[in-house]
Amino acid sequence: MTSRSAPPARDRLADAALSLFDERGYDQTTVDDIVERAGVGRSTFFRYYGSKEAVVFPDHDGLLDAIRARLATSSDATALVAVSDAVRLVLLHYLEEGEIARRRYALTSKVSALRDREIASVARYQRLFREFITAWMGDEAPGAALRAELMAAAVASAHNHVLRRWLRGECQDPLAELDAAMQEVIALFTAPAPTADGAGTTVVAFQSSQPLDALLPALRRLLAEDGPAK
Amino acid sequence: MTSRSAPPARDRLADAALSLFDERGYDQTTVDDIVERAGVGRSTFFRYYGSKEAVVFPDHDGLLDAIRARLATSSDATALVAVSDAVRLVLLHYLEEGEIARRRYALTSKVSALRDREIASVARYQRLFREFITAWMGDEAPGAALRAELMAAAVASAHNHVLRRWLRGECQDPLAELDAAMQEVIALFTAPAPTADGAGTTVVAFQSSQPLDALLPALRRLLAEDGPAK
DNA sequence: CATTTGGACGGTACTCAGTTCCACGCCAGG
DNA sequence: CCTGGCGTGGAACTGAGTACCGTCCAAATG
Repeated sequence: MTSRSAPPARDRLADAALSLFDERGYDQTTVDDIVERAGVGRSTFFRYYGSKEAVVFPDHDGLLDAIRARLATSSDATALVAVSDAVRLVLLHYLEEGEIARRRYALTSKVSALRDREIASVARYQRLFREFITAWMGDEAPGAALRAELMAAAVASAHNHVLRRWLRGECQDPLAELDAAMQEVIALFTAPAPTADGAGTTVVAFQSSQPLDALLPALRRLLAEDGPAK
Repeated sequence: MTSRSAPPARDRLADAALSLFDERGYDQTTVDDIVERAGVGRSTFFRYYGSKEAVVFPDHDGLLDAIRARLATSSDATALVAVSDAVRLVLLHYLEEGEIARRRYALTSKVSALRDREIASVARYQRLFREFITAWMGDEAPGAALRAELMAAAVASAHNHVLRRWLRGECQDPLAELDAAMQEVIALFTAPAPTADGAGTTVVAFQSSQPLDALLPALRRLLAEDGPAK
């Protein structure tokens, strides 16, 4: 209505909000300020964004659904690998946002309310991971639930670590770093196969007539499978 | 003023709030309702509790300080052990609260705003752990930061796992379970000795003319030493 | 005893986020 | 022409949180 060639009201609201947050800070910006700059009515703001915070975090819910879908159709050998793969979706989403993601990071670094909200979002991913892993390995053994919890936390943390490095510009190839980090996470949980009594460490020794190089691919495959490791 | 033998206003407010939350639910209870039942003025409520949510989470800040102090004076062999020890303070705090902690758990399970706030609190503990671990092992090697992140997340998750089990009454000796969980966490990170270059999982393949049985004793001796394994 | 001072409390008025409801304009298709 | 959706604007309301001030009480001080 106000100007007919302008981009859709939703985008104007986001632009107005982010620029005002940059100029005056988040707390010093009221919703009235935002709608005034965007040239729309106050109702319109809350129609598009459920809250003032939601302008900053537009689509966590959609991403959560995408991950759920990915996990549902995933046919990976182990739950941890499937989750490590699914979490790439999250990183990819941020990478596609590009500069927007960095502006948001600058905001969340300053405003604790926004930081808390982002942490809550991450916790939802982590919860989804945990539920998936728990479902994957029935809750047979005691300690399975704890293990699932640890795995989900590790995947989420490793992702956040790489994401923050990229957001701070300390990282040239975030996807490669994510893969490396996930390798480390998987190695964490596949290596020692902790026995019930605690001090773990299963060792498999074997003899082969083939050179080391010929054995490596098979070794990798074995390590990736791991499984119950009773 | 209203009644002179009553317990201090702060406690009356907490009681009134929690009972009203139980009766009508959190969202359906206004601060006016609370102060009316407590028989105090509205200003008094916000004097004691900075927000409506804060009635439910009284002393996370104090606990955070206690942990900081504990970590500062800790002279443990490794950072992970020190953190695993410090996190006992958190669990002990909840255990001392007893029934109050369970009422809070029932609330946070229903009200997402409260759940989010609790998650944010936990994230602060985790951040403190991460900073401590990072400081302990200088940031020499690349991958050290990730490792610190994973350790902190593992400790926090293991604690939360045990805490939730106790809150749900699935647990008779929570401190013992916490110790066991921390053992598992420590085992996770001490076993495989990840190499400096990132991709973890060192595999040693060798060929020997001797039968497997002859090699086992030597293998055991090697594994018992383990140590740095650079 | 009178006065002062400081702290705890109550009350009022305000800002702002978020909700609800309604009214208006615009653009189909009948 | 009008009719029924649909996006929008606007007004009024609730409730959390803040700022400020007045009051009461009690202990300290003369």
